Amino acid sequence: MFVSAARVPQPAQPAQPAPVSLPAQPAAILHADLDSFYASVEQRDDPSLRGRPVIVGGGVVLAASYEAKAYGVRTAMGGRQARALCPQAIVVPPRMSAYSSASAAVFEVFHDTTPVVEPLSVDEAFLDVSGLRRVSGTPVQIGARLRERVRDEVGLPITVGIARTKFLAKVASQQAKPDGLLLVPPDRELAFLHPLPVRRLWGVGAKTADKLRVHGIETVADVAELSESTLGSLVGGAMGRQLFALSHNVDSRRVVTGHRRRSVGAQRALGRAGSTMSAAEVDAVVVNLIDRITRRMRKAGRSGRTVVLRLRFDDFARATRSHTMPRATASTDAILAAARGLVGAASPLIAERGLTLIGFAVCNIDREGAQQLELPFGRDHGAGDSLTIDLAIDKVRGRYGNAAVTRGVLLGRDPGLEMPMLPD
DNA sequence: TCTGGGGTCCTAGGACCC
DNA sequence: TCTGGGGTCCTAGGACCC
Repeated sequence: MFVSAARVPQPAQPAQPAPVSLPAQPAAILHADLDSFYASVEQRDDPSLRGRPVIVGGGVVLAASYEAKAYGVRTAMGGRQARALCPQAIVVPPRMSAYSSASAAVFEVFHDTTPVVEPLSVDEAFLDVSGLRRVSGTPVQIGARLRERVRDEVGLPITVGIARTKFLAKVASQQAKPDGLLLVPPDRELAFLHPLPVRRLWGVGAKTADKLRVHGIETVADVAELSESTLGSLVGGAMGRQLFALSHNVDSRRVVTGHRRRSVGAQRALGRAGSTMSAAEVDAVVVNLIDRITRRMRKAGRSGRTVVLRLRFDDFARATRSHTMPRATASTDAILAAARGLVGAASPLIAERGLTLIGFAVCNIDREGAQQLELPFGRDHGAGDSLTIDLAIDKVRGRYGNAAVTRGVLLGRDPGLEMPMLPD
């Protein structure tokens, strides 16, 4: 056993204190993650679905209940394959508005728990509960109470991982799913981390795992035996630095509030029908997508400068084309004109390769009156502007050489170089 | 088994300016 | 006329995440 606490199966009772003593009261971070979120909402709202395999989505599995997962059904799996694996599954169409309100209710509980909440998606967040010990009890008590409240007040199961760092908290919640709670005590961190498969490291997906496996690297312990430069030569500089740091349990990222969205997008899959669409039919889809995007932008009070066209062809290969406008806008007319220009320029490509998906994203986003981000050199940079931040990171690289820059945070050897995340 | 929709970050190269 | 380096901005693609 690596972890001495506290997989709480059905925690209707007050949780026990953590079985560790924390002399210096290290940081305590919770990673809270709703289980099979969409499917759980469906089971909550329709009692006849409880205890049965439920699949949300038609062509593609958007979510599967644990009863369906037991048959091998996975998120993002094709609907046909899912039905073959689990013929008795009940397939229900998604109800996005129900999921939005469920998410809002859960985040209310989060914010009631601690002011320091960092959302990762609709169903997942980090919570910093350091310093709440006197008011709210140990991290394990806080996590158990949070689970209880989400179950009682929203009616959904949620898993909580607790650790000193974000990365370990997230891994802990993955290990504890479904409907569990797991603490990684500070003195057991490496013992917990090193036996895990490389896929558990943040940023390691199928491709990177393949690259590593070719070299016999299968576990986090295997990664930790390599030098930073060796890792960099295998998977690229930034990824190499990240893997080096995580495998040695170095993760100084703080839980930050007020992330701002850096792009707004919409897309539509057309299937095989896309290849037979006329230019006018494609244009109608373009108008619809841009209208959706610009509405959302205006509602959020955001504007953007760069319009990206996303295409997927008959063979499922993808391509992007982009255009940067002189100034940021949320105007449907201006963004639609840019979008049509991109589609026009790509029309030979579309005619040649066939079209199965079309989408747009508006990025390079800024907002009137947005706070300026002070970077550790000359100029001010607009907040929430991905290209600006990328360019700023260019400059940091220029100045500090090989300092690691990841997600806007300098993870270099000098902790004094840390750069703030985007302000709200 | 034919694959949705919404995002984030990193890499690399070209054009241009001083 | 040729050469170079550094900096800035833009474009395209790849990988990953939920």
